[in-house]
Amino acid sequence: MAVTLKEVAERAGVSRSAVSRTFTDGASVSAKTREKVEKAAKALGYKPSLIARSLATNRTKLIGLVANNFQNPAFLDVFDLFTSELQKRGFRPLLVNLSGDTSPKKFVELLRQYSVDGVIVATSTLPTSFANAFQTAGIPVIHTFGKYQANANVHVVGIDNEHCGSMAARTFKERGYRKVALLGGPESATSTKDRVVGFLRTAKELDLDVVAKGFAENYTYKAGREAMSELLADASIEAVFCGDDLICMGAMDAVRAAGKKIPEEIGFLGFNDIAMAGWDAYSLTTIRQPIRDIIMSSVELVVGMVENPDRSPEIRLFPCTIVDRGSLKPVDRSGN
Amino acid sequence: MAVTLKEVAERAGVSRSAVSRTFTDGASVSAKTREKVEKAAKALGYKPSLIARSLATNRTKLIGLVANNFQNPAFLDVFDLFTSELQKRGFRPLLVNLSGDTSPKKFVELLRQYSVDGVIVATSTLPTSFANAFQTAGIPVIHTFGKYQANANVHVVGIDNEHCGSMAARTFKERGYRKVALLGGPESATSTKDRVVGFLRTAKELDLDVVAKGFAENYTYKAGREAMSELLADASIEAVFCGDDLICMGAMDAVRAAGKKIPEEIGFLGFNDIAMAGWDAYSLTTIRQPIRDIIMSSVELVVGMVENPDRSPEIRLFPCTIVDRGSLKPVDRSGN
DNA sequence: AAAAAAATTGCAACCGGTTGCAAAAAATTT
DNA sequence: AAATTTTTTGCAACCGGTTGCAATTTTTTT
Repeated sequence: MAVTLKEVAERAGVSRSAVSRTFTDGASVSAKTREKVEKAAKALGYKPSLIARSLATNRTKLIGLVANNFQNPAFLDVFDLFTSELQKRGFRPLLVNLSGDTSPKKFVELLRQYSVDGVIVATSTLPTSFANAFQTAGIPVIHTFGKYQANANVHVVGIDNEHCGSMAARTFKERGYRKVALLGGPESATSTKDRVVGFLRTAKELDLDVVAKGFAENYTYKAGREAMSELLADASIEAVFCGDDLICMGAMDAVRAAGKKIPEEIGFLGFNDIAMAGWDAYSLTTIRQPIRDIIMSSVELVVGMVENPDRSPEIRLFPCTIVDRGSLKPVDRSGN
Repeated sequence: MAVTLKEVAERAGVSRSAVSRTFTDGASVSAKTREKVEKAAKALGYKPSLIARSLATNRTKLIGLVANNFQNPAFLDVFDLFTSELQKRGFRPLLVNLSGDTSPKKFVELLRQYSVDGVIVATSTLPTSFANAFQTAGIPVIHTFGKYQANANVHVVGIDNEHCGSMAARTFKERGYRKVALLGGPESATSTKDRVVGFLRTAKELDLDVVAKGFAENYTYKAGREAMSELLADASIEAVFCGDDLICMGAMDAVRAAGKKIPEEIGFLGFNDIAMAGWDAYSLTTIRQPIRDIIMSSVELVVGMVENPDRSPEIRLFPCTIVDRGSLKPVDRSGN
């Protein structure tokens, strides 16, 4: 069906190696030969088969993108950036949907079979061991949105979740909230755990009163709404730190349905800064995770690892920032 | 590095063919040989290389997923379903991001080089010619969300956009709206064009007055908000049919900002039924596109084509339904 | 113009599987 | 038990490229 190297070689009157070399950069071919080959190739419409090349070179230019959160709008950016950035560099993303199944074994095997050049595990909820399994199997891996660990043996690109939790507490303090609550994502998610730790620690330091703690079942509007309804039993809550914007929006609607005003009667602080956070109906003040930076950096890193597989594991943490909209009172200047 | 067929063969004391055959279903191997091979394979941790297999069989089990709308939440479902359905059937999605570049040539070449077994072009905005280019190049292709054409030479799975436009007009009539407006997506999108045709035709038949027509620059909240602000110059608009939920939500907020009540003073009808349409703050009445059915069907069809490449082109159209929430007045029973 | 150095070329083996074919082994029929 | 049929097996060629090496050609140096 497709035109092969051999046919081009015959037409150009050169050896197969010559053809191969004109299509491999860095290889030694004279201008004359190159020209002959290129002419023949163009005439026949030849393009080298990446499959055959992969077999010979043991490089596929395929990067596995493993994710388990296909329903969060935050991932739209992730998919968009990952694909376009990889594309720019001549790599291609092979998508793997991890819904539910969190045992790495099956997926390590799968990606090995496809001989991907590297893997990006994009999830904040799985433990470090997941990404580690790829490392152990000899597959270059980046844990994007992963947990920061001092003794990491795997590349991590993301944020400092504990610090973000802390930031949330400080923000509440600044705005004059005293009785605060926490509405996290699923309690098993590592990112949630870390944020809770940071939040509680700093809340204590700043003398905030954490009057309620809840965890949404998953990262959805609905789960947020439900979890907040329960939390509302405690009428003293002045502000809520949510582990995700989606959850937060659900929570806000639960509160509004109960007839309370945001931010006067109850304030909200979200996490992620998805597009909807900027919509008028929510105007959510939230902690922005710099997804673009994180993805660009991850792609750069994974491509770098393909070239040099034993780079020592790097931690790349990006700062989060508060995006101030309308769901929290302004900073309290009363000196309180 | 990785264990190869040869090593397994040696360990099991059989020929390479025997090993290959135990890993190819339908091949002839005796129980005894199979057992020996499986034992050796397990001991060595052998998994056949899909790259090598692809080269030999000329099948890759890779399906290209070409999309140009990575920022619309409707695509979260698309990605989720595509990946999980393909995965279930032992295929894998190779993602291609088409942002901006709409000339098929480059992408046809790309996917040919990767020898994908088939391609799903998931876009409602590109003309039929795009998907056709793959067909011409001999790559099995499905145009998902594509335009229905009687003389199609490419498989199409989607909805009847013209009919949906018509449905919108009928809905307005039923609810007692007379002076209606249209707020489409980009005017160049084929889906928009079709919906406009259907909407205008039926509006005329039903004696509705189409008092304004606008087109958002792209499928975003912001573009919807801006386009609606302009439309608002015409104060007589009673209801707006939007070409996309995102655009619609932007439009609703423009209207609210102008101090008008929804649905009493102005009604909205969206398109797609993304998750956010169900959020309290919008409670959008919208035309639901059965994305799940469309994707499942597309995957089934593309996998079918891999097995039998010259199935004749099929059109699969799914019905859209009105999801009634709070952005339109209830059906007018006054007999008007 | 001859000698030395550098660049280009083709040969042939290899990457890790599959598969048609003929020989060998096992199962069935007579 | 011999003859026939069916099943299993290994050989060897092939899929479409890459690459080390030695031979050849070109360029540079003397």
